Amino acid sequence: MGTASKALSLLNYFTRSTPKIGLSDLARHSGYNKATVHRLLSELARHGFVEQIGSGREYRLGPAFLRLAALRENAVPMRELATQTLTELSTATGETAHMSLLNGDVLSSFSYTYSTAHGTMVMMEDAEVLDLHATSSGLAVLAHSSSQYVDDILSAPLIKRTPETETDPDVIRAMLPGIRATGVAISIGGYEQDVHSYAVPVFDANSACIGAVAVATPVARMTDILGEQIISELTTRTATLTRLLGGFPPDTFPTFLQANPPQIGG
Amino acid sequence: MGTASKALSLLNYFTRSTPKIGLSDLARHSGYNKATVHRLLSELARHGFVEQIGSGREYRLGPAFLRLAALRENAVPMRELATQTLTELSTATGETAHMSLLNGDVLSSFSYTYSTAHGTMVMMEDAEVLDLHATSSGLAVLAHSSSQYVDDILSAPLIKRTPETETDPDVIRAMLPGIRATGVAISIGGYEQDVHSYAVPVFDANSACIGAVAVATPVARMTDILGEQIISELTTRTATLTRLLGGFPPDTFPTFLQANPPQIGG
DNA sequence: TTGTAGCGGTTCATTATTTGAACCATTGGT
DNA sequence: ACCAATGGTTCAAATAATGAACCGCTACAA
Repeated sequence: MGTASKALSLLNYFTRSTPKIGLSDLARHSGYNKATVHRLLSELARHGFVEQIGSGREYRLGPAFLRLAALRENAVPMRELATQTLTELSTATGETAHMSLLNGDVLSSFSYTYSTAHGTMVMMEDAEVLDLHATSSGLAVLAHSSSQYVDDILSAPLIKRTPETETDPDVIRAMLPGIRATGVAISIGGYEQDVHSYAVPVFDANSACIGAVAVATPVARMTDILGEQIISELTTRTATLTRLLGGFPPDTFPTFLQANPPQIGG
Repeated sequence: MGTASKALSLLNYFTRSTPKIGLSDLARHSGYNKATVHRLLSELARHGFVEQIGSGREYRLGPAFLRLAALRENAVPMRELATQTLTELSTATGETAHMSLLNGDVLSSFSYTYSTAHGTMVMMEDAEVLDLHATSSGLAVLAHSSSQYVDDILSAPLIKRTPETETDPDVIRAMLPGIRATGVAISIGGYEQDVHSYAVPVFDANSACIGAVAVATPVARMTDILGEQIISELTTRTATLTRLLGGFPPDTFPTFLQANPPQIGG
């Protein structure tokens, strides 16, 4: 692994629940030498990617991300388009809709919308990291990724989030062709108990899978009829979103789920 | 310079006006070998910090920044506090207020608010990079930075933005003690013609200067009375903002401009 | 008070990675 | 058909990263 990758991978240890990390802690978790981590953190700090809190205390993410996120959003106004689609989706289904994006090996929550139709609702967290093996979004992504990538992910230890979480790599691998064929991934209580969710993939201009859109409901509310309605709304609206983002489904993606292409000629 | 720093410095070439850059272009601008740039970009891409547009085409900033910016804002809700102060400031002065933050060597626009008091107004751009030598904010930051840092900045070529831009390092260096003494930096048409601005520094918990708050007016509207009013509002409100952000002015900062400390004891 | 275990940070000989000139294969313009 | 770009690759030589052991410091406990 290159040195730059090591530095960047340190950033993955900062999460919503662990916003501040000490040098020794980070060395322990990452497995790198303390001196190495210190040097990498110093370089990250020089560019504003991390900053130290007191004098000689813990580190946290720096202000540079605000600047670069603004530039990214200026170049690719994804959030705007995504949120619009999600709003329609949660309104139409009466349930929570969310979109996740793949950042390297990490799938994270990007945007979500709630419906006011019911008293109970599946709640989401901003920038939350979603397990690829334990969420419907993760499975949708895996089903449309290279077998090389799938191997990488499934060869790492798979966390058992709930008693229902499937952690056997072979069982998960066996699920993927079915997901590819139907275009829809399902997870029932695999990530959080009592949460049922359907997810479909989103593709970029190279037909690479860049994330997923999902609708999540409390398991108690799920019925065959609701499920069919959700799948219908989810597949058509997400196909449109993919096109709005400038993406194209790959040839392997079920054609009956693709958005109508603009008529050329005619 | 470390390898990680080289990778991170590549990100600085992506701007609002140059959101997409090719491999050779980036190699030329950065001065690194094309093979080096290619390897660094590949590592950045692996983590979602950049992405390629077509197949074998230009690069742009990746989606990872959206995730990390959300985590940063969650850990340090700066934007919220800053925008509140800026709103008060532009309301009180009837002019444009803005805050900039230092990301390594780069000072960039972070947040800004307009007033509706006049028909003409100084406009700002999100995430715009501000020259340290040619803006009031930049001078305020330089005046409260280490002489080592000032030397680094002033030894690089200084761009002449307007006929009024001062580009002589010695002249700029000579301005800094005065800015330190008064606590306020001024720029008249040095960055954009017909723009007059006052700026004061913002400090972090280590009393390091992390950016500046400024009020910008069309030169035609500036008077002694307006100037005094702006300086008064700017200094008191920014001192309060520094404290809200958990920062402290250094001992060298004029005490008459500091926010009242909370009374300890009795 | 003293002892100890942790912290962030530093050193420097050893080691592994980065580097870059020259090289492809493609693309776009003349 | 040509030329001059482009993005991408190779491999010996040069350089930077590494990590065990070491500081000085703080916090807590005996």
